Amino acid sequence: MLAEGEQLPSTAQLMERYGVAYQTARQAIAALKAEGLVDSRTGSGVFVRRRPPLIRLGSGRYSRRIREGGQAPLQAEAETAGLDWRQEILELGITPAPAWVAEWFGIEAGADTFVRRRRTWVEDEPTQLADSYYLPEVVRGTLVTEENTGPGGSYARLEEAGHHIVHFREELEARQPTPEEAGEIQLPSGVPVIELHRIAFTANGPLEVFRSVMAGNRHTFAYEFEAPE
Amino acid sequence: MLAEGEQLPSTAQLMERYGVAYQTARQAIAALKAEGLVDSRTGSGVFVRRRPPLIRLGSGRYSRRIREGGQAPLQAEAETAGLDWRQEILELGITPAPAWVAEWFGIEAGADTFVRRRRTWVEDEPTQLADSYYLPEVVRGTLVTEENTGPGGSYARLEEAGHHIVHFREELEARQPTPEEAGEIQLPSGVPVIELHRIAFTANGPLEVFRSVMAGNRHTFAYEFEAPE
DNA sequence: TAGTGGTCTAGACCACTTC
DNA sequence: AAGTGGTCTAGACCACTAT
Repeated sequence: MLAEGEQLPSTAQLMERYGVAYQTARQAIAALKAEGLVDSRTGSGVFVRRRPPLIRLGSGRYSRRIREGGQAPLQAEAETAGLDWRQEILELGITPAPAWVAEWFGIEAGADTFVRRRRTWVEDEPTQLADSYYLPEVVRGTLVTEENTGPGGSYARLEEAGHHIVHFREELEARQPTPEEAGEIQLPSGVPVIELHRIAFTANGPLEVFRSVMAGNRHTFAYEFEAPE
Repeated sequence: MLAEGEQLPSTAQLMERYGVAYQTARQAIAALKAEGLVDSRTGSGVFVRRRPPLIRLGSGRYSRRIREGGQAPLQAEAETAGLDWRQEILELGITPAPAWVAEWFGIEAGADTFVRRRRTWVEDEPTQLADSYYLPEVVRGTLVTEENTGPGGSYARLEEAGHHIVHFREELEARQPTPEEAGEIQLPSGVPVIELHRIAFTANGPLEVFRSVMAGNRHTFAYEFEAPE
């Protein structure tokens, strides 16, 4: 049994020890990589993967109290876990609505929406891609259209503008990353992604339509709810 | 672009068409398998994977109305999606409590618990492993200790016995399957699993501690909740 | 410079499927 | 019997890392 971070025997050593060919030894290591148990660093070796610290995403992150305390939802969860946190803006502006976004807003696919696309870094490693869509007239003239949305994040600004959020809906699924995603959030092999869709509702309907793709080995989700009738 | 179910060129054809060696052609196919896009059938070929029908797990599945209608939680969701459904009992009896189960019940790790371990089949394919733990004195003498728990499932029997469920807690994470899991629920390559932990609470504390591992390509999770204060 | 993982070629044999 | 994917051997070359 090897401990976290320990180095595995090199392929040359495996060949000699077990009397197998190079590709056979490599294949054994490939199986461990696919399971997400080891990482390989070219020129240096194969190592038992360290478990990264987990961010636990509970519905409490959307609490008004937390916004008013000046924390954005994800920021609150990262700081609870004692982790560094920052966001990088990838896109900010008017864009044609994807079909599923248009459906929630009750507009036509391709109609104008305002999008905030960003990448989240935790402990200086990229862990999440997050896209928020809004109706353009809702965010016009607010800090939601700026790089820095100010304390409490976009939800704080939207509530200040009179949009009172009453309800959330989240939908999750797990899958393998596309090669693009694997590059954008630097996913090692054997790590699935979780795709999260969220809609934030006011009494009048959807206010924000949100999609996020995050590293599966860094996030857990927690929900508490009363027994439904 | 190939449609669902279509066959890819054979490795021999790829070798000829692109002038590459056998292992190189195989490696290209292996990349598609790791992404979960294709399935290979030995002796027959490599095919674009069909997307299996999705089961959408919402918190409504725990509703008392559904239990009283005679459906167990998962049964309700499967039948909503119009899918066949059955369960196979893997283990039923007293077993030492794993540490995390013991912690919820406030007992010592290794103390007696009653476990129901089962495998769920949807459309005649295994899709989920589910383990429910109970305190032995809670389930003694009820149908929860039998293979067939009757209409509405275990929760229905527990409520009849006077245990009123008031609250649920669910926690999810995504990861690669272990080789054992991949065999037990026949996971094709490139499909992650979702591990779900659930605790069902009465006013007196945890009633059931539950762990499930399910195929990531067959399940989505949906949660609705009011904006927390 | 020596050792590491990553990629590739060339060819053998096996088990399985399809006809 | 012919074609398929799966496994394995043997050996070459490359880029990168450590010393």
